[in-house]
Amino acid sequence: MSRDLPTAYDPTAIEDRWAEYWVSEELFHQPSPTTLPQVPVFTTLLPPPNVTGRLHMGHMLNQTEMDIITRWHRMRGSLALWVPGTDHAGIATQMMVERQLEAEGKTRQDVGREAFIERVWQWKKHYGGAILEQMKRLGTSVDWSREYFTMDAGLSAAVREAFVRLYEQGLIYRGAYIVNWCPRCQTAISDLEVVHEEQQGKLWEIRYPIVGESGYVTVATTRPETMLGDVAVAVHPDDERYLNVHGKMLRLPLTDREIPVITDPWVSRDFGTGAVKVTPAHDANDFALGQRHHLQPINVMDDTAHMNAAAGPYAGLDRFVARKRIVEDLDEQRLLAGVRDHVNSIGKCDRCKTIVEPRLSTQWFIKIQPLADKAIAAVEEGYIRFTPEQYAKTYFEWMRNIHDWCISRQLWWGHRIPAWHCRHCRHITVARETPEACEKCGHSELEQETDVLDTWFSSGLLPFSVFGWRGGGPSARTPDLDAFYPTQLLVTGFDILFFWVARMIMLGCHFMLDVPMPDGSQRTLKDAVPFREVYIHALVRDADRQKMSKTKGNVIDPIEIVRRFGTDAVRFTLAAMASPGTDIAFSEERTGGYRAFANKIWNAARFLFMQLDRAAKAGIVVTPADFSGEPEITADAPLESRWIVSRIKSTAAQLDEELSEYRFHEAANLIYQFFWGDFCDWYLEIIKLRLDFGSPSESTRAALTTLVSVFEAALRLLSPFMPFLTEEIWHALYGGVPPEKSIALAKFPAGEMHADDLAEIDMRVLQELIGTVRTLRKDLGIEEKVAVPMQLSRYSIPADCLSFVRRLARISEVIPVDSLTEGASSRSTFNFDVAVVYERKIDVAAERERLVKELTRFEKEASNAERQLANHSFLAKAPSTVVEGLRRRAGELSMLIPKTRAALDSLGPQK
RNA sequence: GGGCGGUUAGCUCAGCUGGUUAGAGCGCCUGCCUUACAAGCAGGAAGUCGGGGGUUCGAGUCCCUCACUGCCCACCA
Repeated sequence: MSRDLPTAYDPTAIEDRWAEYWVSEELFHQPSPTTLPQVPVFTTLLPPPNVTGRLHMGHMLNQTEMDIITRWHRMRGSLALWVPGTDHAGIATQMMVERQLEAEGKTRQDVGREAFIERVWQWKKHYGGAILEQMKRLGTSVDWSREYFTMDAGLSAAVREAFVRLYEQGLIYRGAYIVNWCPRCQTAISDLEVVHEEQQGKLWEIRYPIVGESGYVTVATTRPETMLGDVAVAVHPDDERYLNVHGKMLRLPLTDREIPVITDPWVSRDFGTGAVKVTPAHDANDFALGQRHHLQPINVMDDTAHMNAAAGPYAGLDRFVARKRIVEDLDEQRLLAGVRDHVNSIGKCDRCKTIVEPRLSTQWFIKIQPLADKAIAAVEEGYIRFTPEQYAKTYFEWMRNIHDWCISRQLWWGHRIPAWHCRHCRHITVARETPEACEKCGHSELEQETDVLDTWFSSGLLPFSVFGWRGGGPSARTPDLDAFYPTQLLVTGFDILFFWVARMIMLGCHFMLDVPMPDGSQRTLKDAVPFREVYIHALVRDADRQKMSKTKGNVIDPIEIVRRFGTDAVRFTLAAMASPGTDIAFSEERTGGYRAFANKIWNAARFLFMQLDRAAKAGIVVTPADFSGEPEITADAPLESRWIVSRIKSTAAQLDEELSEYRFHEAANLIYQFFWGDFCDWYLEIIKLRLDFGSPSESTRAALTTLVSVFEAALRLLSPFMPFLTEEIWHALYGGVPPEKSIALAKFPAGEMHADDLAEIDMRVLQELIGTVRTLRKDLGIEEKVAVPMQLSRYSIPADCLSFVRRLARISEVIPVDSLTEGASSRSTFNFDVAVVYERKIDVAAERERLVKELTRFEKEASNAERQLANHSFLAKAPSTVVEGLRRRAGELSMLIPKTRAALDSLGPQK
């Protein structure tokens, strides 16, 4: 570790090294406690990426935010545990391997279930979890020793247990209902996995002849092919148009079947023709209707959405081919009454975008209402807090209109449902372990259910299954559950609010309620929740606010961008733009700006190391004992030292506040302004003059100590945001032997508001003075190198600040005066009048324009203030701080206005 | 059909429970290679806070309304 740093910061040179170090040193490993932790515990779960996943910007945002929060908690003395893992991602992973097989000209059926699953495991071993390797590169401070996979033996046992318990509690049932069927994936999918798209479609009107008389009932449909499965036509009982056909039979066109006309108030009279075909096997409403009227459903399609034998002559045709043929045939028979354009919303499979077929199918469901009730209560009672708050509304909205959850999937990759069908009596035995015999008839010929569970079933259990939950009741307790459950925070995107967040809440509240508390007492809903807070982050879009998508080709690869700008810069960019509830328009320019910030920090370190070297040569040795810990300052220290210490303390305090509300952008801005604005632009410039190594004294030594200790604290402040850069410099600062193995294990600087208000006020006036003189010089066209004398009235510069004021404002000499010399180029503020002595004439026109503008602004403000201060309601109702503030400002204005006017007058009459 | 957001400087966005003079980055203009940093330093210009109405002592902030815009949810064929 050298203090001999190159001029420009090169992140690639150091990041890999530290990423590796953090992992190999197991810095963030948090073992299972043997006794309950005596410090605050901060637990969080990484939303498990799919094993098939590649890191995208959304992951990086999520991890940056989680990492900032976790590192911050850890540095503030919490026992911080962040658990990583991956999800087996049923459909997604199965598709990857199927595609691989396809390349070999095979299907999964060709290789068979067992061999296929073996193949998926092989795939997982080779390619899976690449995303976690990418994560390591980002410096995420997770506990790698706890990395899980949702198909691990332990987590699978938890899944089985959870399933069986729900079944025993009567909350899981199996039955034939309309489900969303993806003909390509050949599985049922849940409501959430269907994405609806508005599409321009058609509404066909078809005539169903009345049996035994002339005439028709005309029905309207968007899916004519399903008519082959019609079992009735329904009309509203009060619809006068159809009173005469109640109870009559209709001939179903293209078939030889006859179907009844039924009446049901559900039918809406003003849609289409007011008569609706009833197809219970292919439509959810029709299914309900069919049940009410005891109609036998007829399924006319197979698993691939081709027409089946029940479709007669159309058997074997794809559903859309069949649609076309049926419409043609109807037209030919003059049974097509009309075709209209119709916009309808069409459901597609979330995975493969195939149009979903609502289809009658036997599946497993969770009776969700009892779970949802608890989940609603948990949020209503405030046991779980959402940030931004508005997501609680979305959550309630969904939870209150919830439908039973179809949890079975006709896939091979996943947790196989622990149910066994008896070959003899058809009874289903649900059990934790493979049963020897049918629990009903005792026969031993059993066949395990072939369906697997929805991926989200297992991920919904994670907040407790990762901590060893393998069953309910008192025996469920584990040291990890005692110590780490409930977790504190979940950070995730709104896209999985229902898929995952809502399910975790439902399952957590359900399963953890009967697990006793660490002290053995009964757990209540408050502590059954899987997490206390949910932070929902925004979407990362491209610089033009477009959603990133492969088809648009505007996907920003985080690894690529990290390679170009450095991880710290990208992390900082994401943090600085992560305002809760607002999408992030990720731009490279912005990232470039924060790379510059990293470079700034780097160079500040270089400067500091140079000073330390010069000091050493002059015989001043500063050791870690002098600068580790919180920066301390004595009352007699020079202003800039007292000021910068006050600044860092209040920055730390504000940072704590912002981070506790997940206002990452405010936190990032605070630290940016502190480091660049306060520390570099002002403090370092001043310290250059303070450090006189020519004739070293105790004050030089004291100034140097403050410099180093503030810098050291600033590194700690920055480290949750920029872990690599700060780690590197921190180690260098300690000459390779830091007090902790990592800055991540050091203490976060203690915050304090108003640490030294006096110093801050004094400094502000000096900054104002220097700024005013700089502006004045510029307006007068004085070259930068030329030092000029300055007249100053109504203010005197503190003796020990004189030298830096002169240097920073390029003043050769400060001449205190009672009033400024007539005709001098001057400026006035509330605190002082200042003028520079310089022969060159001011640009009168420009100066006049500036003064007029300023005067107008002042006068307007003054009249507003005056009016307010004369207002009794204002004086009575406004808080005293506001009134006082306005009075002070009015006082300033009453001083500034005459001065500005005088300055304007001194320019002479306008030409 | 229901619900939730957004509209602030040329651009991208902050502005937290209403409170003194609305901020930042980038861009732009001017001047500087001042031995930490040109990925830098100093200075500057630039906003009727989408339109209209209301509440209030006080509104970018709260309410109503209009316009434009984005997202989520949904079993009307």
